[in-house]
Amino acid sequence: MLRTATCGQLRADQIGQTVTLCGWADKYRDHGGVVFIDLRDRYGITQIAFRMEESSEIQQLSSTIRHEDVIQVTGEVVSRGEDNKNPKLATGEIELRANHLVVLNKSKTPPFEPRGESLANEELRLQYRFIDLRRPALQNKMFLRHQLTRSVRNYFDELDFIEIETPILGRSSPEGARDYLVPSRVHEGAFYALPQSPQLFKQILMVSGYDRYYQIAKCFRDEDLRADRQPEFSQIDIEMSFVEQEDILSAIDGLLARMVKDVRGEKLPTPLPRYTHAEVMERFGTDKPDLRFGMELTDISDLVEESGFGVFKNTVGSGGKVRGLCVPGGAEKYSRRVLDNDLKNLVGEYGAKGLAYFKVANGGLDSSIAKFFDEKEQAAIVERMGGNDGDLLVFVADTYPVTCAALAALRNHLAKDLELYDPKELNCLWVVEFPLVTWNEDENRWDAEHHPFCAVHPDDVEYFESDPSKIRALSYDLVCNGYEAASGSIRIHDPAIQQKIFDLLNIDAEEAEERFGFLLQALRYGAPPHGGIALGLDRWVMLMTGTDNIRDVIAFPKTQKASDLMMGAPSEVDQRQLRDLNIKIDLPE
RNA sequence: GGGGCCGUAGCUCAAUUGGUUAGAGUGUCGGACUGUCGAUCCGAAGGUUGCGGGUUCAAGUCCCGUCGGCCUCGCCA
Repeated sequence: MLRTATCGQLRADQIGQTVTLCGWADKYRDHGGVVFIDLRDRYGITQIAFRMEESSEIQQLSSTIRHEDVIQVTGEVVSRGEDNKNPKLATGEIELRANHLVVLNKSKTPPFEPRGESLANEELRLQYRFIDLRRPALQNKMFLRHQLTRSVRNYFDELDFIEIETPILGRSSPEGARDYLVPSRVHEGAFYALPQSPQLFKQILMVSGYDRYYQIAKCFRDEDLRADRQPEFSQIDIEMSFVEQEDILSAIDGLLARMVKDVRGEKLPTPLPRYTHAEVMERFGTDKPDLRFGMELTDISDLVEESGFGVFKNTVGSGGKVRGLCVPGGAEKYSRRVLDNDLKNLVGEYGAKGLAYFKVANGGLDSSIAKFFDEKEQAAIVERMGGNDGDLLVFVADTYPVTCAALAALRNHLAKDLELYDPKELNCLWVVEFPLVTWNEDENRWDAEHHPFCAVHPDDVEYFESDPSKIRALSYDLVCNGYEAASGSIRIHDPAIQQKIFDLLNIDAEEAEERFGFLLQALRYGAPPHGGIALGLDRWVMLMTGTDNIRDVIAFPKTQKASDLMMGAPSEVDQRQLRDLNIKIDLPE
């Protein structure tokens, strides 16, 4: 070993010992006769003192050290004394008095330094990711990610699960997300697809008798990115046989409690609360509500359907809804300018044509449109909304789905702006009883809400003919702080029900065989009842570290346009490689 | 595919209504200094204002296009 200790470990107990440290020069302070270097590794920072009176040769060499040089230093651990100790450092009571210095690797002047308050812009940090990853903040996140996966593996190991790897090179399926394709050299003109998830493999593993499976699986989806979405991401993937929904939910309750205990040292109360899909849509307007704060959606359609305000009246008259939020103390906080521009534009992104608002004053409404409502109507609205003087009432009048989407986004925006929650809190819940299918207006057909192998609520089989939108699925999402943090379902193991689903989704037998034949085949050879779930690992690390940027929790992430700025991927390739694959590039004009 | 924000020294930023030689801090280089920990002091170098075009007597600033980064709608069974 080139070192006998790390830069984070020395304390007053080690005073008098001779140790050797290796690390990066974080900072240097050259006083002429004495040079101080803060030496950094991932364990911490230790101050090294190079003193002329010890050795003028070493003192001179030390004065050439610059930011990010990698050095090896040997010396005696000495007390800094009361006057010179540094309470900001864990090692601040001591320093290393160097008598030996080796420059292991001189660094070019770095384009930015992995310290300091103001970060370089993200583009540069991604290009020099190897420097950015030296930042303690990022190193802490990488370590937490490691702790999290270790906790997951320990938990499942103790419950007799086995981890099984599934292929990366698979078969393309046209439904779902866009596939990443890999051309085959051996099979001319044919392509593999990278997995969007190990979904079909894990069901087949159940058929094969591996009744408790898990995997930390890489998944790939060629769709546009978001702050919480990368083209390549990780799932904690789970499948179990001979289970019902209840068993999956309680197994995951246990996993989360274990994760939170191992990683944060906190107790997560379980079982987690459960809400139906219909309930969260009504109360929060979204299937992934953030329950760290209240400010629920309230429907006032019945109060305003006869009002003098045409927008409200006509919307309700044509089957729409008028729903709103009561923003505590919002009357002062939000000016007309902000309401008429910023917030109106925000709801506009979700299809809302406008944003109506009132300030609550003296038990009534104060607004340019208040005159359209008589005293009784005003009092009823204030009472229904739970408004007090000084509150702001905001309303969207539109179709039910638009009021949901617009108000859910507005609710999140306002809560963040008003700091209605503690950003460190973890608030988790289950959302159950999702609809099995949703009507696709554009394609004029029913689409699976989860996937075509999702089991049906036994009470709802009768709706297949009468009203498929009423069929509830045995599917469930885990929601945490407004993120979809896990999603799963009980699967169909009954060929008759499976056929009903295919019929409903308009997938004929030939097409089904073509697309999922291998799974259907497997299900005919003794498939146990089974179900599972997958947790978004990256999102869990985000939640646990309190970041809202997924790139912070992935060592080598991609940009919004799916590029790797460090290695320069994707890139063009040799003509010879293309010839091997029989590929001709034909770019549009 | 649509909408929005951003791009000025190695880095973080400034630059009045479009107006003279584009500034500051930090880093870098040189010098001084034996107890600093955001060291200090003296000096120096460092710019295709992302790129291309246009308007104008005059463009970092206005307009169009383009490249890149970020956020977002659609998309993500």
